[in-house]
Amino acid sequence: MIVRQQEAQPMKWDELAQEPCSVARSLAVIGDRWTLMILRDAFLGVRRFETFQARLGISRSIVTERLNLLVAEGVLQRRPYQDRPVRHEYRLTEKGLDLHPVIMAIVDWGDRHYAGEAGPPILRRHKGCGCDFHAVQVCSECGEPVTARDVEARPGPGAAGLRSPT
Amino acid sequence: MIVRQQEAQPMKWDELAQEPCSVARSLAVIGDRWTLMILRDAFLGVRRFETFQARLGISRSIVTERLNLLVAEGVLQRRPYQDRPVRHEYRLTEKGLDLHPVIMAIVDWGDRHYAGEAGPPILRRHKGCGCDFHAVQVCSECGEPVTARDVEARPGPGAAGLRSPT
DNA sequence: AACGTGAGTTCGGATTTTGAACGGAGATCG
DNA sequence: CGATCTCCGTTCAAAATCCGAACTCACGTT
Repeated sequence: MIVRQQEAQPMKWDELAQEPCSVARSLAVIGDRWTLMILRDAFLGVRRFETFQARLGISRSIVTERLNLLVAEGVLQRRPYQDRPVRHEYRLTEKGLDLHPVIMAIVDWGDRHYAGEAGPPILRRHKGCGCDFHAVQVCSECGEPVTARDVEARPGPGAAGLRSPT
Repeated sequence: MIVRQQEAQPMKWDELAQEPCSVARSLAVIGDRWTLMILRDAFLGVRRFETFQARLGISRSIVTERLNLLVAEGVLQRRPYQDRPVRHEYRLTEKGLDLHPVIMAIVDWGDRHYAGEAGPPILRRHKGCGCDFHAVQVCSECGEPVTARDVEARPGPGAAGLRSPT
């Protein structure tokens, strides 16, 4: 793959990825200020460099860097959508699509706490049932909704060197 | 008059909060590199300045800044847990607890794509049913699991000035 | 008195981000 | 044919942020 990255970048993030914590490891990839915004747009169907850049209004170099990182991590796939002038588009891979719950959870929190009087800026319809909906998180085992208070965490098998929270 | 052609304004972080987008508005609060790590710890029961700082290993000033922001946004509540040397603790508010799905979605993605052979670093038990579980996102209306492909987005009531994705 | 602790604050240097300009390959216009 | 336009980047200096380390303060402990 060899995505020319500035490897001389001892970014704190490298260490994040080593942490025995799924949050840390995920954030090493998507925890950037703009990366989640890019993903938001990707889930809305944006595919082109120019569109990402124009919609976010950020520096082109940042867009380049973030897209490259996401491609390197297998979240986006870069592929030509035309030759002649060869142009590429950035599409979500399966791994990228798996991030949908993250975006939806963020959307839901924003809708709940920051939507103005008018209501949420975007409505989402579930094709399955045809209704406008919001995301609800449930337990994979019993199907009941899960809140923070319903959860008990403890070290798991991959917990080498995990620091106790207390 | 609908003239909303992006004047390519820089969109600083503070301006993010003004965007007609729940993702942007949420990220203006929690979209920072370390803020989500702080929240992760908060959900694991961390309450004290020193503990956050030690676990994250980041600059004290950053911890101060992030905690203050989260308090200002009503995600954390700062309150004394002793006088004499007056000491404070930071606790999740209801609004903060509402972020649980965000953390869980991130955990889930990390568990799925970055857990090593050993398995996830942390296991979570659902007190309701007693099982180890992972978070699943379902439609609030029909209760069926939702994936990215099942969703159709369109402008909602609070969509003033929303840029079309295309 | 000497030392330890929790919770910050300050400060100078290291990173990041940004705006603006530049490049290049093909397409389109006149 | 030359000029201009589009898309997708890259480069570079300046500005904004971030960071580590040291410092402060107000207690407690020995």
